[in-house]
Amino acid sequence: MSSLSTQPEFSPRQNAVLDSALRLLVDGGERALTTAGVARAANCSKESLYKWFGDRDGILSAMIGYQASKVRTLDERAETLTVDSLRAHLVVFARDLLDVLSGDVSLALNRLAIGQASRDGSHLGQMLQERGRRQIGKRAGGLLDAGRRAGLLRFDNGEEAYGMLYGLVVTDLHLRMLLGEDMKLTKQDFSRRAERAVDAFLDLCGTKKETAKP
Amino acid sequence: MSSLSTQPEFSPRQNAVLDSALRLLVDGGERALTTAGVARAANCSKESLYKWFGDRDGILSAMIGYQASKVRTLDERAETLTVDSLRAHLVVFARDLLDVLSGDVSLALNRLAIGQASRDGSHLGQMLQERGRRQIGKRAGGLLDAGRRAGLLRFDNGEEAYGMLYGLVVTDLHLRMLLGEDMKLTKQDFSRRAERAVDAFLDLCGTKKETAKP
DNA sequence: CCAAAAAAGTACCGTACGGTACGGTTCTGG
DNA sequence: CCAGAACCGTACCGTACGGTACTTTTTTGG
Repeated sequence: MSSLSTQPEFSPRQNAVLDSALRLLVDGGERALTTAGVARAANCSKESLYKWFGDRDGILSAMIGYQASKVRTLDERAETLTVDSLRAHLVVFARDLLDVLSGDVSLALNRLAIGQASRDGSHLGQMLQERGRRQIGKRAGGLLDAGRRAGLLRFDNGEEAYGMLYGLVVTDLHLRMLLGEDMKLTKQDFSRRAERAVDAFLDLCGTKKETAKP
Repeated sequence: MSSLSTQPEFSPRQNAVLDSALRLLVDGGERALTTAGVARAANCSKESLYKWFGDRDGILSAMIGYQASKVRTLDERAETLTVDSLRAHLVVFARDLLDVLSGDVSLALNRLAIGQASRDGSHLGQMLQERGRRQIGKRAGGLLDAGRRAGLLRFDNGEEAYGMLYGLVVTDLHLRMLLGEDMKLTKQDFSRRAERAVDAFLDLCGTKKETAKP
């Protein structure tokens, strides 16, 4: 496929079209994402769509690739970690994770990929997985490894440790959001949730007790 | 709506039709779930479908309700809990949870509801949530409360404790399965995963150390 | 055994959508 | 300034699907 690192991706005009398509998907669901609709919303012709992206599935793939290219996860700066700064970094990560997962575009794209998961090859799910989770998982992995190297964390398997952190932070929130549950109230609670989850994670994998929490 | 407790639900014939529809959905995705297809698979007429279920959405709702009515979660028997028996019960629960979430029908229905989540009211997600999570969450809640009453568990909020257990057990497995990731290898690991998750949960919320684990 | 109700089978209708074709318009490069 | 390419707008085609109508068969109940 076309998953090599450095890639021209798409032209600015095509990116603008993909933006329109994402907008359309976010506030209309997959049913609103018709080729005619995308063409109308982006002021381009259907013929151009098919020339650029091949077919409808090509448009969907391009949307996922484009969105992933926009959300670049910053590399955590290597730093002398203390118990408290590690906790702070983990809390920020957890908070960011919740913000990303609850974002309009993320939810819409996940719904789209899940809806297509039953069809044939449908690499959309795999794409979302590779481009999304791998990326943010790498950020977490770096943080966890740094913590372990600093003697602040203790775990055998990095993947498993990341799984614990992820589970404690997200629980079933992602699924409930994907199912359409109203999350206005829960979103106000993301910071507290992130802190509690990180505290629990440190209880499990931390080597030292962090400073007293209220 | 029609969510009162004691309800005749549907006739045996209609349940058979819903079975066919579920089968169709499982191995064809939503696109295979056409009214004509359901009628053909169930040897009934489209007219009967519309008389019984109103419209296509009515069929979808009925499918969820029917499936939920089949998966009755057994009430955990009240018993004198020891540290080890509590752990054993929790492991069984965790294992059951993984089995349910990874089931063909569960995945297909969740994909269906998620796909419809963007459309208008679309109570499908809410239905799945009410009928599914509430049910299994109640079983876990009973178990956790019993553990607390026996002085074996310590937590402030039952919902939060259940969230921890759920997160540790499931992590992002559910999403990955919904996205279509191949889970053949992971499924063989469910038992070990359940045990590790329960051990972590007991580290967090348990009051006593369970007997040594290998 | 028979009439009435229910359901099966089929044919039909309107619409929506993916994909293509084509004439007119704008952009580009020499 | 001009030729050619890229692109827009629109019209068109085939198909698939949700929903309805109608005829024939099966079931039901007295």
